Parts: sequence; C-alpha cells; structure tokens
Amino acid sequence: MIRIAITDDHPMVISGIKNMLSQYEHIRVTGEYQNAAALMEGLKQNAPDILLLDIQMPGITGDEAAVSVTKHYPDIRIIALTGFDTPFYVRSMLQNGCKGYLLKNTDQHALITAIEAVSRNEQYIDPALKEELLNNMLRLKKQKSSSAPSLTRREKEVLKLIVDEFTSQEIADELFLSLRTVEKYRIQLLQKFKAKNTVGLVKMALELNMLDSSD
Amino acid sequence: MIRIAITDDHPMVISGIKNMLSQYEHIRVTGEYQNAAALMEGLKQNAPDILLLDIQMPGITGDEAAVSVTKHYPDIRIIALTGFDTPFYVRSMLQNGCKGYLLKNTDQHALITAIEAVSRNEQYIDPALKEELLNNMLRLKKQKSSSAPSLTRREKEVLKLIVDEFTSQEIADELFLSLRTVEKYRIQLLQKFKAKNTVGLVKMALELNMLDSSD
DNA sequence: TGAAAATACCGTGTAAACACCCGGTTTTTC
DNA sequence: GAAAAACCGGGTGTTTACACGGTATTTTCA
Repeated sequence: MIRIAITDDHPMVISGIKNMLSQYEHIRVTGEYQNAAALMEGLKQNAPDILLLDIQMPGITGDEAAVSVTKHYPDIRIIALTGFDTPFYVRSMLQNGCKGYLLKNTDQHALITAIEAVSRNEQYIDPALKEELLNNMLRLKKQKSSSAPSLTRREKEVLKLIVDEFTSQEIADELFLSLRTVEKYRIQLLQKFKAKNTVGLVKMALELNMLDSSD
Repeated sequence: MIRIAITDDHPMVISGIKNMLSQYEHIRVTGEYQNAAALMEGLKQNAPDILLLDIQMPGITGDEAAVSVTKHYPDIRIIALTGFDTPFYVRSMLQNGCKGYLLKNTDQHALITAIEAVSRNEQYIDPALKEELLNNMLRLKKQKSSSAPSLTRREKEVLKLIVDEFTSQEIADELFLSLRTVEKYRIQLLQKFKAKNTVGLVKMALELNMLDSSD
C-alpha cells in the first residue's frame, strides 16, 4: 500500500491525478493541498509515503518547499510536477531531495511507473525531460564557448594554476618565471575576460570550460 | 554522395567500419589513417565530408586532433569514436567541433543513422552515451552537495557577493556592516570550505550550487 | 620579410586579502 | 534557563593582488 499526498494550486490537476490513480488498489491518496502552508499542516497529521509536489506555487518556490519537507520528513519521497518550460529548476529540485520528476501532461502509465519506481527508492525522470536537460546542457556550453577569448599558451597555463588556487609566487616557481611576469599575465587575463578580479576570472574559466587538456 | 575518412589506430576497427558501409552506394570511404600525422597529410590531398575519429590514439588526444582538423577544415564534420569508458571526454569533444559521438561497439544501423544525421548538419549522440552523461551529471552533483558545509545566513550572503566579484569593502557597504566583520566572515568561509583562498571558495560555491534562492 | 603577437622582465605604488589576537550582544537550541 | 551558535566590531600586521609605467627578444603568419 502506497500512500500519496498531492500539492498543487490547481484543483483540476489534483482531480486529474486522483482520477488516474483511482483504479489502483495499492495506491491511496491520503492528502490534497493547494498551497505550501496547508501541506506542512497536513503532514503533521498524516505523513504519506510519496508527495507529488508542484514546483510552481504562489508564495513559495518548489525547491524551498522540497527542502522544508525533506528536512522535517526525510522518509517522504518527493516527485516534482511541472510544465515543460522549466528545465532550469530540475537540477536544483533533484539536489533538494526529489526522487522523481514528472511533466504535468504525463499520461497515466508514466505516472504509475514513476510512483512505483520512487516507492522502490529509485529515481524517475520523465524521458522527454531527460532529453531536454541534456540538450540544454550541451547547447548552453557551446554557446558560451563561442564567446570565449582566445588565450595564448602561457596565459592558459597561468590560468589553470590560478584556478588551482596557486598564488602568483607559486605559479612563478612552478613555471620558472619571475613574479612580475606572472603578475603581468594575470592582468592580461583580467583584461581579456573583462573580469574585475580573480573571482571573475575563475568563474569565466569554469563556465567556458577553458581548462581542458586541449592545446 | 557522402565521402568519409576514418582515423583509428586499430586496423580492425577501420576494416569493420568499411565493411558496415560497403553496401551503401551513397557512402564512400575516401581515406583511412592510423594516426594523426597521416590524417593531416591525407586531408591535404583529399578532404572528406565526414571524419570518423578515434579519440584514443597514440601521441595525440582526440580533442587536440579535433581542434586541429576543424581549424584547417571547418567544413569537415567529425564523428567521435570511443569506448564506453570515457564519458569524461564527451563534453570536451563536442565543444571542440564534433557533431556526433558513437561508441565503438555500435551496430550498423546506428552508424548509418549517425552519418546521415551529421551529413544533414544535425547532432548525433549515441543514446546509451546520452543516458550515461545525464546520470553522471546528476550523480556527481548530488554526491558533492552532500559534502557541503552548512552556512549561516550571513555567511551565505557574503559568499554570494564574493562570487559576484564584490570586494570586502563593497560587501560591507552593501550589507551595512563594517569591513572587519566582512573580513571575519571571509575567513570563516575559508575555514569551513577548507579553501586556500577566494578562488577555492568560489569554485566550491559554484560546484556545490550553494547560491540558489533557497534560504 | 616585416609587422604583429607572444614571451619575459623590471620599478613603484595602492588596494585588497589573509591571519592572528581581542571584546561584546543577540538569537537559537536543547 | 543555560549553553551554543550566530551576530557585530576592533587592533595589528604580512602577504597577495592589482595598476601603471617601461625595455627587449623570439615566434608567428600573412
């Protein structure tokens, strides 16, 4: 017997999910909430095994709600519900303790599959969303790397060591250069990246993936 | 008519690919090379439309070769070939101009699909590899976030501003604190993250995704 | 082959970061 | 209601980063 709570600010969604689940005898909906406050109240009385949680609710964002729930009820497994237009939140949600991720336009089969997978403590992510996530990741990186300034061999070497938390003196020792020379490269890097300080440099270097072995 | 060149240090692989492609009349193998030097020589004489490129070759790494080829021959579309054990390189390869990514144990159908997709200038990544990539990404992040130190409200605020390239004085002005107080938080952060300097701090903060809106 | 870029070095100076020390109040937590 | 943690501030000093100036040799590439 799997007990399920649903939280969504649209009553129609709740109704739809209940209808989809109604024919399964081993699944019972034990709570319905239309906002985060009602959810937290309800959990005190009756904690479910699985929580279907909308990530777009008025007042509180999904990841905040997820963090709050997992903190107080670590045994509740959360399946995030969302529209197709929010791949941005997915990673954050999964890191905040969600075991599953479903699209709202999912069909009955996927819903049951997700619930049963998560109740076995497995992860379930909607296949369409998986695809979207991966493409997002790759596309994002490629766009960014196109705007990366071109660095010389020495600049790259120095940058790598900066990212590895070397000081200028340590870099000088490592590359057999004078301190001044290294400091000059630092400033050149700052200018090329239009960064204000080393922090900006490191962020750019990491985002643009400029630290690979390639040339 | 699609012209294809193959570069792999294992003659058997080259032979296998040629055999798989032999029955397709619109595909012709126009070059076979067993190392990067031979490849670069061959391209001068006879540039193909598509290059099947092994990423594990003696002397030169795949991404170096890919960069070199795309630089001199931007019209050649590269499909990277690899074993299953190198998800690490995939992202780097795709950023270095590869349009496709195939596993060496791929079957004939996938090979043709990839070649035709890439010749239409689309991207093709082996489905199994896609799955692996995504899991790697998620798993990596989750492991890391479990080892994240817990920060207080102020520490998080200061950390965010540090990552935004604020100096201590600017942070003090922003949060209406004294310079000394901010410097103290900086040192606390360094200790909590076991970082050597601000660079380490920023790297950890970015990797651990500690800059979300959540509390 | 000649201009441009990359490499390497130096002088001088200010601003920022880092590292210790110390004191106190307020809020959280058990 | 006591203990712990978070909060806020200060003193003093060293190290590092950043900024501006300069010269000279080598490499790269059109």
